Amino acid sequence: MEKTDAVAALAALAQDNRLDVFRLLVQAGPDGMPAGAIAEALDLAPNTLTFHFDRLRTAGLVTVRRDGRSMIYAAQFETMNDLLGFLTENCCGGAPCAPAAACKPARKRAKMPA
Amino acid sequence: MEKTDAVAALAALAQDNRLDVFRLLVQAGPDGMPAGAIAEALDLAPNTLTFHFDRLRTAGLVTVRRDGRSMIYAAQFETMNDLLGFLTENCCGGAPCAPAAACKPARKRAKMPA
DNA sequence: TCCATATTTCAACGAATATTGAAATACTGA
DNA sequence: TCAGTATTTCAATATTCGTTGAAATATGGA
Repeated sequence: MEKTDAVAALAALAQDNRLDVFRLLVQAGPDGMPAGAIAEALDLAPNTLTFHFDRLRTAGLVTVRRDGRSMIYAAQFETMNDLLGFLTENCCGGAPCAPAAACKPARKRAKMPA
Repeated sequence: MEKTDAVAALAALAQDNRLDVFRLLVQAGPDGMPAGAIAEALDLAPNTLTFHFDRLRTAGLVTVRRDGRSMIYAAQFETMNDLLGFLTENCCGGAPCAPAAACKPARKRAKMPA
């Protein structure tokens, strides 16, 4: 991960509502949640939410897909893990450190067609 | 870790120069580095650097101690690890996920006097 | 086609942020 | 005490950010 990407991801997460959204999606897992459900869960205006989704998406932290009238947002776990790795990179100059991190969602729970 | 603290830490890291400073300190390990050395390494004006140190310190990401005329800044690994944990908390709703993270500096490398 | 639902786009506003330059403070050694 | 080094404080400025309100777009069903 490049520094630019890391700053973008950190900036995207460095805001109350966006952090809430992202954590909700992390907990929701790879299947994601429709925008409306998130708006209700967090009590946010739909346009405000769109604004925040855009930032998260630009930072590569979430993805969207359409399902009927709903937009389904899902966390991008790979980016999150890259970010965690970037922060701890070469910790203590390579000295004895328990490194790394990872939240690896159980590789697609067979919800998507083929 | 509280959400407020997480946002503060993320905001502190979400800036080019501060991210550089923090990573430099993470790599420097628990002994830290004098402000002057950091200023030189990253080519930053001393007053600008002070401003950024303040933010990192307020967020609990670094500590300072004086050593003669120098101020020695060091990364606060515990806060970093708490932050990583907070982001991955209850990942995928508790489903099969390799959780957590940690960069645990080898508990003081006996550089400080007794 | 017409209506309702779900979400996005656009313009505007106040608040917060990063950098700068000049001056102040704290410590060291002569 | 005096000069010099290391770092911090203060005020000013331009830029970016988050929220709101009104209007637009896209989808699904009658």
